[in-house]
Amino acid sequence: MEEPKLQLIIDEYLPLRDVVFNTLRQGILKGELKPGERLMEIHLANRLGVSRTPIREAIRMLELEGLVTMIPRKGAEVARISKLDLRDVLEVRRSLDSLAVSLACERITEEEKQMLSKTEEDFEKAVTTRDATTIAEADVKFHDVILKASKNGRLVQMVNNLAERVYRYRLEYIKDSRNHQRLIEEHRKIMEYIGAGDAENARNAIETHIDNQEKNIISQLEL
Amino acid sequence: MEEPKLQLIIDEYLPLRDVVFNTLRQGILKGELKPGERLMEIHLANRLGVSRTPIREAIRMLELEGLVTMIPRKGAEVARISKLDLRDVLEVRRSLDSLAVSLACERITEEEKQMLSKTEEDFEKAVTTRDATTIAEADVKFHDVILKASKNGRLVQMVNNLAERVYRYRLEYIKDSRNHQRLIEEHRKIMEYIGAGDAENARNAIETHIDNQEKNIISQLEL
DNA sequence: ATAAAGCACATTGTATACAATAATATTATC
DNA sequence: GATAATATTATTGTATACAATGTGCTTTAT
Repeated sequence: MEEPKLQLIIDEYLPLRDVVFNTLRQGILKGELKPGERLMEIHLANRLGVSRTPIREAIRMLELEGLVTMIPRKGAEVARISKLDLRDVLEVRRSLDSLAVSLACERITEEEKQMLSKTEEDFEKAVTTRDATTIAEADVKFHDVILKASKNGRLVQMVNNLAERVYRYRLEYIKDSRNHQRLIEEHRKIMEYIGAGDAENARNAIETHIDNQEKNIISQLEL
Repeated sequence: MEEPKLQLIIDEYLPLRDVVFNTLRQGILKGELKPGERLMEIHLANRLGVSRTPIREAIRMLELEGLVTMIPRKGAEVARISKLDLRDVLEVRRSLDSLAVSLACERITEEEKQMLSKTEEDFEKAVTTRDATTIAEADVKFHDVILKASKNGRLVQMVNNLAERVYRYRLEYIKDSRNHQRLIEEHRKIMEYIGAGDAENARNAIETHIDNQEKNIISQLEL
Protein backbone atom coordinates (compact mmCIF):
# COMPACT_ATOMS: atom_id res chain seq x y z
CA MET A 1 0.00 0.00 0.00
CA GLU A 2 1.81 3.02 -1.31
CA GLU A 3 0.92 6.48 -0.09
CA PRO A 4 1.53 9.62 -2.11
CA LYS A 5 3.97 11.61 -0.05
CA LEU A 6 2.24 14.81 0.88
CA GLN A 7 4.93 17.18 2.00
CA LEU A 8 3.65 19.63 4.56
CA ILE A 9 4.26 23.12 3.24
CA ILE A 10 5.24 24.86 6.45
CA ASP A 11 5.24 28.61 6.69
CA GLU A 12 5.99 29.70 10.22
CA TYR A 13 2.95 31.26 11.89
CA LEU A 14 0.52 30.57 9.10
CA PRO A 15 -2.59 28.96 10.60
CA LEU A 16 -2.62 25.19 10.17
CA ARG A 17 -5.72 25.36 8.01
CA ASP A 18 -3.76 27.37 5.46
CA VAL A 19 -0.79 25.04 5.67
CA VAL A 20 -3.11 22.08 5.09
CA PHE A 21 -4.90 23.97 2.32
CA ASN A 22 -1.64 24.67 0.48
CA THR A 23 -0.45 21.13 0.98
CA LEU A 24 -3.60 19.50 -0.35
CA ARG A 25 -3.82 22.04 -3.15
CA GLN A 26 -0.31 21.24 -4.33
CA GLY A 27 -1.02 17.54 -3.99
CA ILE A 28 -4.03 17.86 -6.24
CA LEU A 29 -2.33 20.10 -8.81
CA LYS A 30 0.73 17.89 -9.04
CA GLY A 31 -1.48 14.87 -9.47
CA GLU A 32 -0.37 13.13 -6.28
CA LEU A 33 -3.98 13.17 -5.24
CA LYS A 34 -5.93 11.84 -8.18
CA PRO A 35 -9.38 12.88 -9.38
CA GLY A 36 -12.05 10.83 -7.66
CA GLU A 37 -9.81 9.95 -4.72
CA ARG A 38 -11.59 10.21 -1.40
CA LEU A 39 -10.27 12.67 1.14
CA MET A 40 -10.97 11.22 4.57
CA GLU A 41 -10.52 13.55 7.46
CA ILE A 42 -9.02 11.28 10.11
CA HIS A 43 -6.79 9.68 7.54
CA LEU A 44 -5.43 13.02 6.34
CA ALA A 45 -5.19 14.29 9.91
CA ASN A 46 -2.97 11.37 10.87
CA ARG A 47 -0.82 11.68 7.79
CA LEU A 48 -0.27 15.38 8.27
CA GLY A 49 -0.01 15.17 12.05
CA VAL A 50 -2.82 17.59 12.84
CA SER A 51 -6.37 17.27 14.10
CA ARG A 52 -9.50 17.09 11.99
CA THR A 53 -10.39 20.73 12.56
CA PRO A 54 -7.82 22.34 10.24
CA ILE A 55 -8.37 19.53 7.73
CA ARG A 56 -12.08 20.26 7.59
CA GLU A 57 -11.53 23.99 7.18
CA ALA A 58 -9.02 23.39 4.40
CA ILE A 59 -11.52 21.13 2.65
CA ARG A 60 -14.18 23.85 2.85
CA MET A 61 -11.77 26.18 1.07
CA LEU A 62 -10.76 23.64 -1.56
CA GLU A 63 -14.45 23.05 -2.17
CA LEU A 64 -15.08 26.71 -2.95
CA GLU A 65 -11.92 26.74 -5.04
CA GLY A 66 -13.44 23.92 -7.08
CA LEU A 67 -10.61 21.46 -6.50
CA VAL A 68 -12.70 19.21 -4.27
CA THR A 69 -16.25 17.94 -4.56
CA MET A 70 -18.45 17.23 -1.56
CA ILE A 71 -20.67 14.19 -1.63
CA PRO A 72 -23.45 14.48 0.95
CA ARG A 73 -22.88 12.29 4.02
CA LYS A 74 -19.98 10.68 2.20
CA GLY A 75 -17.26 13.28 2.42
CA ALA A 76 -14.90 14.97 0.02
CA GLU A 77 -13.20 13.70 -3.08
CA VAL A 78 -10.72 15.27 -5.47
CA ALA A 79 -12.76 16.95 -8.19
CA ARG A 80 -13.07 15.03 -11.40
CA ILE A 81 -12.49 17.12 -14.52
CA SER A 82 -14.69 16.37 -17.48
CA LYS A 83 -14.10 17.46 -21.04
CA LEU A 84 -17.03 19.82 -20.68
CA ASP A 85 -15.55 21.41 -17.55
CA LEU A 86 -12.33 21.94 -19.39
CA ARG A 87 -14.08 23.57 -22.33
CA ASP A 88 -15.88 25.87 -19.90
CA VAL A 89 -12.71 26.80 -18.08
CA LEU A 90 -10.76 27.50 -21.24
CA GLU A 91 -13.60 29.51 -22.74
CA VAL A 92 -13.62 31.80 -19.73
CA ARG A 93 -9.89 31.92 -19.48
CA ARG A 94 -9.54 32.97 -23.08
CA SER A 95 -11.85 35.87 -22.47
CA LEU A 96 -10.14 36.96 -19.27
CA ASP A 97 -6.64 36.65 -20.66
CA SER A 98 -7.79 38.75 -23.54
CA LEU A 99 -9.07 41.37 -21.12
CA ALA A 100 -5.82 41.26 -19.18
CA VAL A 101 -3.75 41.86 -22.28
CA SER A 102 -5.86 44.74 -23.41
CA LEU A 103 -5.73 46.38 -19.99
CA ALA A 104 -2.00 45.77 -19.88
CA CYS A 105 -1.65 47.69 -23.14
CA GLU A 106 -3.10 50.75 -21.45
CA ARG A 107 -1.55 50.41 -18.05
CA ILE A 108 1.84 48.79 -18.36
CA THR A 109 4.78 50.78 -16.98
CA GLU A 110 8.24 51.06 -18.45
CA GLU A 111 9.65 48.88 -15.71
CA GLU A 112 7.10 46.22 -16.44
CA LYS A 113 7.94 46.31 -20.12
CA GLN A 114 11.53 45.57 -19.28
CA MET A 115 10.41 42.85 -16.90
CA LEU A 116 8.28 41.35 -19.63
CA SER A 117 11.19 41.38 -22.03
CA LYS A 118 13.36 39.68 -19.44
CA THR A 119 10.86 36.93 -18.65
CA GLU A 120 10.46 36.33 -22.34
CA GLU A 121 14.20 35.80 -22.71
CA ASP A 122 14.13 33.54 -19.67
CA PHE A 123 11.42 31.55 -21.33
CA GLU A 124 13.53 31.06 -24.45
CA LYS A 125 16.41 29.91 -22.29
CA ALA A 126 14.13 27.58 -20.36
CA VAL A 127 13.02 25.97 -23.61
CA THR A 128 16.61 24.99 -24.39
CA THR A 129 16.77 22.98 -21.15
CA ARG A 130 13.95 20.76 -22.44
CA ASP A 131 12.78 20.30 -18.87
CA ALA A 132 8.99 20.58 -18.78
CA THR A 133 8.73 21.92 -15.24
CA THR A 134 11.34 24.60 -15.89
CA ILE A 135 9.60 25.67 -19.08
CA ALA A 136 6.20 25.66 -17.41
CA GLU A 137 7.48 27.89 -14.63
CA ALA A 138 9.03 30.35 -17.06
CA ASP A 139 5.77 30.40 -18.99
CA VAL A 140 3.79 31.10 -15.82
CA LYS A 141 6.15 33.98 -14.99
CA PHE A 142 5.72 35.54 -18.42
CA HIS A 143 1.97 35.45 -18.15
CA ASP A 144 2.15 36.70 -14.59
CA VAL A 145 3.92 39.87 -15.65
CA ILE A 146 1.19 40.60 -18.16
CA LEU A 147 -1.52 39.86 -15.63
CA LYS A 148 -0.01 42.13 -13.01
CA ALA A 149 0.41 44.87 -15.60
CA SER A 150 -3.37 44.89 -16.01
CA LYS A 151 -3.50 46.47 -12.52
CA ASN A 152 -6.67 44.56 -11.76
CA GLY A 153 -6.24 42.44 -8.65
CA ARG A 154 -9.52 40.64 -9.05
CA LEU A 155 -8.61 39.65 -12.58
CA VAL A 156 -5.23 38.34 -11.45
CA GLN A 157 -6.88 36.19 -8.82
CA MET A 158 -9.50 34.80 -11.18
CA VAL A 159 -7.14 33.96 -14.01
CA ASN A 160 -4.73 32.26 -11.62
CA ASN A 161 -7.55 30.18 -10.27
CA LEU A 162 -8.55 29.10 -13.75
CA ALA A 163 -4.99 28.40 -14.80
CA GLU A 164 -4.66 26.18 -11.76
CA ARG A 165 -7.28 23.82 -13.08
CA VAL A 166 -5.58 23.13 -16.36
CA TYR A 167 -2.08 23.03 -14.94
CA ARG A 168 -1.63 19.28 -15.26
CA TYR A 169 -2.79 19.26 -18.86
CA ARG A 170 -0.72 22.22 -19.85
CA LEU A 171 2.30 20.43 -18.52
CA GLU A 172 1.71 17.67 -21.06
CA TYR A 173 1.36 20.27 -23.77
CA ILE A 174 4.66 21.84 -22.81
CA LYS A 175 6.45 18.51 -22.73
CA ASP A 176 5.85 18.13 -26.43
CA SER A 177 8.87 19.80 -28.00
CA ARG A 178 7.08 20.24 -31.31
CA ASN A 179 5.21 23.11 -29.68
CA HIS A 180 8.24 24.98 -28.41
CA GLN A 181 9.06 27.10 -31.42
CA ARG A 182 5.48 28.19 -31.84
CA LEU A 183 5.23 29.10 -28.15
CA ILE A 184 8.27 31.33 -28.44
CA GLU A 185 6.90 33.06 -31.50
CA GLU A 186 3.54 33.62 -29.86
CA HIS A 187 5.16 35.09 -26.78
CA ARG A 188 7.25 37.43 -28.87
CA LYS A 189 4.25 38.70 -30.75
CA ILE A 190 2.23 39.25 -27.61
CA MET A 191 5.09 41.12 -26.06
CA GLU A 192 5.62 43.34 -29.07
CA TYR A 193 1.99 44.31 -29.36
CA ILE A 194 1.80 45.12 -25.68
CA GLY A 195 4.97 47.15 -25.98
CA ALA A 196 3.40 49.12 -28.80
CA GLY A 197 0.16 49.55 -26.88
CA ASP A 198 -1.71 47.85 -29.70
CA ALA A 199 -4.59 46.29 -27.76
CA GLU A 200 -6.43 45.02 -30.82
CA ASN A 201 -3.58 42.88 -32.12
CA ALA A 202 -2.40 41.91 -28.66
CA ARG A 203 -5.85 40.48 -27.94
CA ASN A 204 -5.84 38.47 -31.13
CA ALA A 205 -2.38 37.17 -30.41
CA ILE A 206 -3.22 35.96 -26.90
CA GLU A 207 -6.50 34.46 -28.04
CA THR A 208 -4.67 32.44 -30.66
CA HIS A 209 -2.20 31.45 -27.98
CA ILE A 210 -4.94 30.10 -25.71
CA ASP A 211 -6.78 28.50 -28.61
CA ASN A 212 -3.70 26.51 -29.52
CA GLN A 213 -3.41 25.33 -25.95
CA GLU A 214 -7.06 24.39 -25.92
CA LYS A 215 -6.88 22.35 -29.11
CA ASN A 216 -3.90 20.48 -27.83
CA ILE A 217 -5.32 19.78 -24.40
CA ILE A 218 -8.60 18.57 -25.82
CA SER A 219 -6.86 16.28 -28.26
CA GLN A 220 -4.96 14.83 -25.29
CA LEU A 221 -8.20 14.02 -23.55
CA GLU A 222 -9.52 12.23 -26.56
CA LEU A 223 -6.80 9.61 -26.41
CA MET B 1 -27.57 47.97 21.56
CA GLU B 2 -29.58 46.89 18.59
CA GLU B 3 -28.80 43.64 16.83
CA PRO B 4 -29.50 43.08 13.16
CA LYS B 5 -31.98 40.23 13.08
CA LEU B 6 -30.26 37.42 11.26
CA GLN B 7 -32.96 35.00 10.25
CA LEU B 8 -31.67 31.45 10.08
CA ILE B 9 -32.32 30.14 6.61
CA ILE B 10 -33.25 26.57 7.43
CA ASP B 11 -33.28 23.93 4.75
CA GLU B 12 -34.00 20.52 6.25
CA TYR B 13 -30.97 18.24 6.09
CA LEU B 14 -28.56 20.84 4.77
CA PRO B 15 -25.45 20.77 6.96
CA LEU B 16 -25.41 23.56 9.52
CA ARG B 17 -22.31 25.09 7.94
CA ASP B 18 -24.30 25.69 4.78
CA VAL B 19 -27.26 27.06 6.69
CA VAL B 20 -24.94 29.45 8.51
CA PHE B 21 -23.16 30.30 5.27
CA ASN B 22 -26.43 31.22 3.54
CA THR B 23 -27.60 33.17 6.55
CA LEU B 24 -24.45 35.25 6.88
CA ARG B 25 -24.25 35.71 3.13
CA GLN B 26 -27.77 37.11 2.97
CA GLY B 27 -27.03 39.28 5.96
CA ILE B 28 -24.03 40.78 4.22
CA LEU B 29 -25.73 41.23 0.85
CA LYS B 30 -28.79 42.86 2.39
CA GLY B 31 -26.54 45.18 4.35
CA GLU B 32 -27.66 43.95 7.77
CA LEU B 33 -24.03 43.13 8.40
CA LYS B 34 -22.08 46.22 7.45
CA PRO B 35 -18.63 46.42 5.88
CA GLY B 36 -15.95 46.47 8.55
CA GLU B 37 -18.20 44.83 11.13
CA ARG B 38 -16.41 42.16 13.11
CA LEU B 39 -17.73 38.62 12.95
CA MET B 40 -17.00 37.02 16.28
CA GLU B 41 -17.46 33.31 16.47
CA ILE B 42 -18.93 32.81 19.93
CA HIS B 43 -21.18 35.79 19.44
CA LEU B 44 -22.56 34.49 16.16
CA ALA B 45 -22.80 30.97 17.54
CA ASN B 46 -24.99 32.17 20.39
CA ARG B 47 -27.18 34.28 18.17
CA LEU B 48 -27.73 31.48 15.69
CA GLY B 49 -27.98 28.77 18.33
CA VAL B 50 -25.19 26.57 17.00
CA SER B 51 -21.62 25.83 18.04
CA ARG B 52 -18.51 27.55 16.78
CA THR B 53 -17.62 24.72 14.41
CA PRO B 54 -20.20 25.40 11.68
CA ILE B 55 -19.66 29.13 12.14
CA ARG B 56 -15.96 28.76 11.47
CA GLU B 57 -16.51 26.62 8.41
CA ALA B 58 -19.03 29.09 7.04
CA ILE B 59 -16.54 31.91 7.58
CA ARG B 60 -13.89 29.98 5.64
CA MET B 61 -16.33 29.78 2.73
CA LEU B 62 -17.32 33.43 2.92
CA GLU B 63 -13.64 34.28 2.93
CA LEU B 64 -13.02 32.44 -0.36
CA GLU B 65 -16.20 34.02 -1.73
CA GLY B 66 -14.66 37.39 -0.93
CA LEU B 67 -17.47 38.60 1.32
CA VAL B 68 -15.37 38.38 4.44
CA THR B 69 -11.79 39.42 5.18
CA MET B 70 -9.59 37.63 7.66
CA ILE B 71 -7.33 39.69 9.87
CA PRO B 72 -4.53 37.53 11.31
CA ARG B 73 -5.14 36.63 14.96
CA LYS B 74 -7.98 39.11 15.03
CA GLY B 75 -10.73 37.23 13.26
CA ALA B 76 -13.13 37.93 10.45
CA GLU B 77 -14.83 41.12 9.38
CA VAL B 78 -17.32 41.90 6.65
CA ALA B 79 -15.27 42.80 3.58
CA ARG B 80 -14.86 46.47 2.91
CA ILE B 81 -15.21 47.36 -0.71
CA SER B 82 -13.09 50.15 -2.09
CA LYS B 83 -13.64 52.17 -5.23
CA LEU B 84 -10.71 50.37 -6.78
CA ASP B 85 -12.17 46.95 -5.92
CA LEU B 86 -15.40 48.00 -7.50
CA ARG B 87 -13.68 49.14 -10.67
CA ASP B 88 -11.85 45.82 -10.84
CA VAL B 89 -15.00 43.80 -10.31
CA LEU B 90 -17.01 45.72 -12.87
CA GLU B 91 -14.21 45.56 -15.40
CA VAL B 92 -14.13 41.78 -15.17
CA ARG B 93 -17.87 41.48 -15.04
CA ARG B 94 -18.27 43.53 -18.18
CA SER B 95 -15.98 41.19 -20.01
CA LEU B 96 -17.64 38.03 -18.71
CA ASP B 97 -21.17 39.26 -19.32
CA SER B 98 -20.09 40.08 -22.81
CA LEU B 99 -18.79 36.54 -23.24
CA ALA B 100 -22.01 35.10 -21.81
CA VAL B 101 -24.13 37.05 -24.25
CA SER B 102 -22.09 36.05 -27.23
CA LEU B 103 -22.16 32.38 -26.22
CA ALA B 104 -25.89 32.66 -25.61
CA CYS B 105 -26.32 33.88 -29.18
CA GLU B 106 -24.86 30.61 -30.42
CA ARG B 107 -26.35 28.23 -27.88
CA ILE B 108 -29.73 29.52 -26.80
CA THR B 109 -32.67 27.16 -27.35
CA GLU B 110 -36.16 28.08 -28.47
CA GLU B 111 -37.51 27.43 -24.99
CA GLU B 112 -34.94 29.72 -23.50
CA LYS B 113 -35.82 32.44 -25.97
CA GLN B 114 -39.40 32.28 -24.78
CA MET B 115 -38.21 32.27 -21.19
CA LEU B 116 -36.10 35.33 -21.90
CA SER B 117 -39.06 37.10 -23.44
CA LYS B 118 -41.17 36.24 -20.41
CA THR B 119 -38.62 37.45 -17.85
CA GLU B 120 -38.27 40.65 -19.85
CA GLU B 121 -42.01 41.26 -19.60
CA ASP B 122 -41.86 40.43 -15.91
CA PHE B 123 -39.15 43.01 -15.54
CA GLU B 124 -41.30 45.67 -17.17
CA LYS B 125 -44.15 44.79 -14.84
CA ALA B 126 -41.81 44.87 -11.86
CA VAL B 127 -40.74 48.37 -12.80
CA THR B 128 -44.32 49.59 -12.49
CA THR B 129 -44.39 48.47 -8.85
CA ARG B 130 -41.57 50.91 -8.09
CA ASP B 131 -40.33 48.53 -5.41
CA ALA B 132 -36.55 48.30 -5.65
CA THR B 133 -36.26 44.75 -4.34
CA THR B 134 -38.89 43.46 -6.75
CA ILE B 135 -37.23 45.19 -9.68
CA ALA B 136 -33.81 43.94 -8.65
CA GLU B 137 -35.07 40.38 -8.47
CA ALA B 138 -36.68 40.59 -11.89
CA ASP B 139 -33.46 42.03 -13.24
CA VAL B 140 -31.43 39.19 -11.75
CA LYS B 141 -33.81 36.64 -13.32
CA PHE B 142 -33.45 38.23 -16.74
CA HIS B 143 -29.69 38.10 -16.59
CA ASP B 144 -29.83 34.58 -15.20
CA VAL B 145 -31.66 33.31 -18.25
CA ILE B 146 -28.98 34.73 -20.51
CA LEU B 147 -26.22 33.33 -18.35
CA LYS B 148 -27.72 29.85 -18.32
CA ALA B 149 -28.22 30.01 -22.07
CA SER B 150 -24.45 30.33 -22.44
CA LYS B 151 -24.27 26.67 -21.35
CA ASN B 152 -21.07 27.36 -19.47
CA GLY B 153 -21.41 26.38 -15.82
CA ARG B 154 -18.13 27.90 -14.79
CA LEU B 155 -19.09 31.21 -16.33
CA VAL B 156 -22.45 31.18 -14.55
CA GLN B 157 -20.74 30.63 -11.23
CA MET B 158 -18.14 33.33 -11.76
CA VAL B 159 -20.53 36.00 -12.95
CA ASN B 160 -22.90 35.30 -10.06
CA ASN B 161 -20.05 35.65 -7.66
CA LEU B 162 -19.08 39.00 -9.13
CA ALA B 163 -22.66 40.23 -9.24
CA GLU B 164 -22.95 39.40 -5.57
CA ARG B 165 -20.29 41.89 -4.71
CA VAL B 166 -22.02 44.85 -6.28
CA TYR B 167 -25.53 43.83 -5.24
CA ARG B 168 -25.94 46.51 -2.62
CA TYR B 169 -24.81 49.27 -4.93
CA ARG B 170 -26.91 48.09 -7.82
CA LEU B 171 -29.91 48.26 -5.52
CA GLU B 172 -29.32 51.97 -5.13
CA TYR B 173 -29.04 52.35 -8.88
CA ILE B 174 -32.34 50.55 -9.36
CA LYS B 175 -34.09 52.67 -6.75
CA ASP B 176 -33.56 55.71 -8.92
CA SER B 177 -36.63 55.77 -11.14
CA ARG B 178 -34.89 58.00 -13.68
CA ASN B 179 -33.02 54.91 -14.82
CA HIS B 180 -36.04 52.67 -15.31
CA GLN B 181 -36.95 53.55 -18.88
CA ARG B 182 -33.38 53.17 -20.03
CA LEU B 183 -33.06 49.81 -18.31
CA ILE B 184 -36.14 48.53 -20.12
CA GLU B 185 -34.86 49.72 -23.47
CA GLU B 186 -31.47 48.14 -22.86
CA HIS B 187 -33.05 44.84 -21.91
CA ARG B 188 -35.22 44.86 -25.02
CA LYS B 189 -32.25 45.48 -27.27
CA ILE B 190 -30.19 42.77 -25.66
CA MET B 191 -33.07 40.34 -26.00
CA GLU B 192 -33.66 41.16 -29.64
CA TYR B 193 -30.03 40.78 -30.63
CA ILE B 194 -29.79 37.45 -28.83
CA GLY B 195 -33.00 36.31 -30.49
CA ALA B 196 -31.49 37.19 -33.86
CA GLY B 197 -28.22 35.47 -32.98
CA ASP B 198 -26.38 38.72 -33.59
CA ALA B 199 -23.45 38.30 -31.22
CA GLU B 200 -21.65 41.46 -32.30
CA ASN B 201 -24.50 43.83 -31.49
CA ALA B 202 -25.59 41.84 -28.45
CA ARG B 203 -22.13 42.27 -26.97
CA ASN B 204 -22.16 45.98 -27.55
CA ALA B 205 -25.59 46.26 -26.01
CA ILE B 206 -24.71 44.41 -22.82
CA GLU B 207 -21.42 46.28 -22.51
CA THR B 208 -23.25 49.56 -22.67
CA HIS B 209 -25.68 48.19 -20.11
CA ILE B 210 -22.89 47.38 -17.68
CA ASP B 211 -21.07 50.61 -18.39
CA ASN B 212 -24.14 52.59 -17.43
CA GLN B 213 -24.39 50.68 -14.19
CA GLU B 214 -20.73 51.29 -13.53
CA LYS B 215 -20.91 55.02 -14.10
CA ASN B 216 -23.88 55.27 -11.80
CA ILE B 217 -22.43 53.16 -9.03
CA ILE B 218 -19.14 55.03 -9.11
CA SER B 219 -20.86 58.38 -8.97
CA GLN B 220 -22.71 57.11 -5.87
CA LEU B 221 -19.44 56.32 -4.17
CA GLU B 222 -18.13 59.76 -4.83
CA LEU B 223 -20.82 61.39 -2.73
C1' DA C 1 -27.43 -22.41 0.28
C1' DT C 2 -29.51 -18.01 0.22
C1' DA C 3 -31.75 -14.06 1.91
C1' DA C 4 -32.88 -11.04 5.55
C1' DA C 5 -31.90 -9.01 9.91
C1' DG C 6 -28.95 -7.08 12.99
C1' DC C 7 -24.63 -5.71 14.70
C1' DA C 8 -20.00 -3.65 14.42
C1' DC C 9 -17.35 -0.29 12.32
C1' DA C 10 -16.00 3.61 9.66
C1' DT C 11 -16.94 8.26 8.72
C1' DT C 12 -19.00 12.65 8.79
C1' DG C 13 -21.38 16.40 11.47
C1' DT C 14 -21.53 19.03 15.67
C1' DA C 15 -20.23 20.49 20.23
C1' DT C 16 -17.07 21.36 23.70
C1' DA C 17 -12.62 21.65 25.92
C1' DC C 18 -8.04 23.29 26.02
C1' DA C 19 -4.01 26.31 24.50
C1' DA C 20 -2.00 30.39 22.84
C1' DT C 21 -2.13 35.14 22.19
C1' DA C 22 -3.30 39.81 22.01
C1' DA C 23 -5.72 43.66 24.04
C1' DT C 24 -7.12 45.93 28.11
C1' DA C 25 -7.33 47.10 32.70
C1' DT C 26 -5.06 47.31 37.21
C1' DT C 27 -1.68 47.90 40.45
C1' DA C 28 2.72 49.09 42.20
C1' DT C 29 6.63 51.91 42.14
C1' DC C 30 9.05 56.00 41.17
C1' DG D 1 0.50 61.68 38.95
C1' DA D 2 2.77 59.01 35.38
C1' DT D 3 4.75 54.93 33.77
C1' DA D 4 5.96 50.29 33.73
C1' DA D 5 4.93 45.68 35.05
C1' DT D 6 1.47 42.41 35.72
C1' DA D 7 -2.93 40.27 35.79
C1' DT D 8 -7.33 39.61 33.63
C1' DT D 9 -10.21 38.91 29.89
C1' DA D 10 -11.72 38.25 25.27
C1' DT D 11 -10.90 35.82 21.21
C1' DT D 12 -8.94 32.90 17.92
C1' DG D 13 -6.58 28.40 16.85
C1' DT D 14 -6.43 23.50 17.66
C1' DA D 15 -7.71 19.10 19.58
C1' DT D 16 -10.84 15.94 21.22
C1' DA D 17 -15.28 14.05 22.47
C1' DC D 18 -19.84 12.85 21.32
C1' DA D 19 -23.85 11.99 18.05
C1' DA D 20 -25.86 10.44 13.91
C1' DT D 21 -25.75 7.86 9.98
C1' DG D 22 -24.66 4.85 6.51
C1' DT D 23 -22.05 0.57 5.05
C1' DG D 24 -20.54 -3.88 5.07
C1' DC D 25 -20.17 -8.11 7.26
C1' DT D 26 -21.84 -11.81 9.99
C1' DT D 27 -25.18 -14.59 11.66
C1' DT D 28 -29.44 -16.82 11.68
C1' DA D 29 -33.60 -18.54 9.87
C1' DT D 30 -36.00 -20.51 6.14
